[in-house]
Amino acid sequence: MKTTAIWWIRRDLRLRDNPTLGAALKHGAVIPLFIQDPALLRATPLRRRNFLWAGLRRLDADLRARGSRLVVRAGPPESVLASLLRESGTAVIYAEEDYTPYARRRDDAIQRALSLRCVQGQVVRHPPDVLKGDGTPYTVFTPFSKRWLADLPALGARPAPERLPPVPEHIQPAVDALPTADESPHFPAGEAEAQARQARFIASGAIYRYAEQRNRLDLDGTSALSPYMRFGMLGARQVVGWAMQALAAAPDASARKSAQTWLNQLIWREFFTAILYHFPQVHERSFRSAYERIRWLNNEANFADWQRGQTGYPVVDAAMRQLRQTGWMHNRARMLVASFLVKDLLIDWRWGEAWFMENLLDADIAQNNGGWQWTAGVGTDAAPYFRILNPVLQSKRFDPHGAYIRRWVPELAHLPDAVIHGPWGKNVTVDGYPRAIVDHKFARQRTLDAYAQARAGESSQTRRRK
DNA sequence: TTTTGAGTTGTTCGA
DNA sequence: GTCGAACAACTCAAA
Repeated sequence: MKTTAIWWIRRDLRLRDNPTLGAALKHGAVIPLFIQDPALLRATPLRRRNFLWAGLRRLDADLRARGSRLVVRAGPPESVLASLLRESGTAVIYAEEDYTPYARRRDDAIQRALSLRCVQGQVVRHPPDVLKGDGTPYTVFTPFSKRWLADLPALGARPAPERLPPVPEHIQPAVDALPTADESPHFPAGEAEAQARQARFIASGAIYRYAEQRNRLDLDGTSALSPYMRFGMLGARQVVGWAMQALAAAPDASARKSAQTWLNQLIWREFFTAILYHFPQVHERSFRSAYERIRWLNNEANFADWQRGQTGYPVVDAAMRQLRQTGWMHNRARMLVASFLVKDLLIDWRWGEAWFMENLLDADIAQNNGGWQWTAGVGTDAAPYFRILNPVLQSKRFDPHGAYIRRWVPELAHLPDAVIHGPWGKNVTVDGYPRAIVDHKFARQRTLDAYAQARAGESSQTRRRK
């Protein structure tokens, strides 16, 4: 018998590679629904809302081209779903499984009242399916990735459905109910754009140069797919499938290494999703509890300088301005500015984490938290505490001609390559550009001491307990 | 249970 | 200028 199902869209704004839509379609008729959840939108900054609205309009166009359309409602999800179930004579809701703490609380509550079926699809491997031999979760990346690869299920293609069943006329409102979106020129939203970018990354050979070029701030060596994966405009299964194909087709050892490195990044995404799933407390606290004792400086003026890109370290300022202007930052730059905030300014990594959440189009709690804890050296399988990036050395190595700095810090554009990385003594001054707010060598030692003190505090406490 | 090998992305210093 | 060691043990994961 033909029945109707609701496809509740949250972070899966796509028709290809969408197992949730596939499951809903088995019922016959499908109502694609997006809910403007006030609790969630309060925590979503304008830039990310705009990306979402634009993505939903594109999804609506794709649905209409196939005979369906998007329904948009606002309110607490449980009551919106309950009333739509009544209006449409529908019994069942399908949604892609979402692993953030808020999403899990929300979905658990709804499942107690309504028939909500969560379909796994945000990551390739459902976190509880990748465990150690003793049934506990991995906390180290390399063994996790080995297990993840060892019993990886087949990644067959899931094309977009060619036709979709119509949505009954009386189910309203349509997508016009959304606010109008001021779209980013850097990241146009939507599945078609995401597909085009992914195809370009593979076809241009960038994936085969990735191991070297991904670190270069002045080149487009990364795929820049993160905003699209964040909102599911691109499915993780499909991306991993492409990475595996590229790996199999690699022409030589260097290309193979690059494709493997890129695949590893995708596995890191799954690893950090699993870490947040199994250890939700990392949202608030360092995974390594000793480092909860670090005595942060938390100087607010320094923090403001970092946010605005006014630290006097050109590469740090370039990256922070790129973030504010585009909603995205190069991966190497993220490490660099995170290391600078935590280890040069000795500011709590959570301050930086929050600023990234406010500004990144791709902001994802699991990835952002994992990245910050990794760089701060306080997380699972984190960077060793003594790895403190030198912002000048990093700048020279990964932006050798200063092109990245010149692009985002125009007041330095006239400086010659030899001095653009700064910081400078009395011999160079630039109008409107600050002097370095901290001396790296001094700051490095200060951080080594602070971390050592935190560890010493922990071990003496352990001794007292014994 | 014990043992063994290993762990994303660096920097600094001194020989 | 180049190169290797130190940084600090620790904890994980699997045999």
